[in-house]
Amino acid sequence: MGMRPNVLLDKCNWSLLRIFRVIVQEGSLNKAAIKLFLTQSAISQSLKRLEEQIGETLIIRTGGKFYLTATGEIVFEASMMIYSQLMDYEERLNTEKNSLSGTIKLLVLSRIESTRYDQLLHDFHQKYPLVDFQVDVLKSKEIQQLLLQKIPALGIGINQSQHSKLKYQTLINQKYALFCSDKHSLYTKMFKVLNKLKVMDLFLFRVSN
DNA sequence: GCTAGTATCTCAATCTTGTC
DNA sequence: GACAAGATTGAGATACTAGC
Repeated sequence: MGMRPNVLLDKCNWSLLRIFRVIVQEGSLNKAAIKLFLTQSAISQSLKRLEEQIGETLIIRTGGKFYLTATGEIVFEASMMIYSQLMDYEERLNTEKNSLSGTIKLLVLSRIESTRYDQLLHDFHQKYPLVDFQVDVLKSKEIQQLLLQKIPALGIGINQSQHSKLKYQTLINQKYALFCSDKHSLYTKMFKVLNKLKVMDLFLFRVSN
């Protein structure tokens, strides 16, 4: 008396079991073909190959009637368990992929007020909740120097000149204005030509150095 | 790199069954 | 019996793999 070979372990491939699972779930070769984007012929041949490998009929097809044999029930149960296990692994793999963690050093100017900036930080945190930001407030020139030393991953500053080794992207368009007191001769005056201002006594500050 | 074998697919023809 | 829907079969194409 010979032992029954391990047909499921040794001979079956996942592709055939997968097709078989869909056939049973859909209750029709035709519907399975539509679901799997294959032809009816391919489905029929796959089922035939699976039955040949197992050595037994799995599905009784007599016209409109469609039902599983005892062996078919067992194979279907096996295919569902394998499918469930693979789905679990798939989920774990996706979780691993999204579990980026660590700390990003972010160098910024003081008083950045921008909905885009806020949204950027918010979206990043939603996507990578395990990533922390270490935010340091510095001058633009210092930010650029540290970026060139590859210390932070990201810097936000004001740059009048761009360095060839850094990549720049506009984050915010800010407006600057002149302010003067009501005692000043410029108060309420409108200027269209900035050159006129250069000859006057003004308090100036440099924003990027 | 070439060749043979295998697996899997599509296409077209044919068969089977149910419905009118 | 005619027709439609679903299933099967055979031929051929393509992709992959192992052996040389």
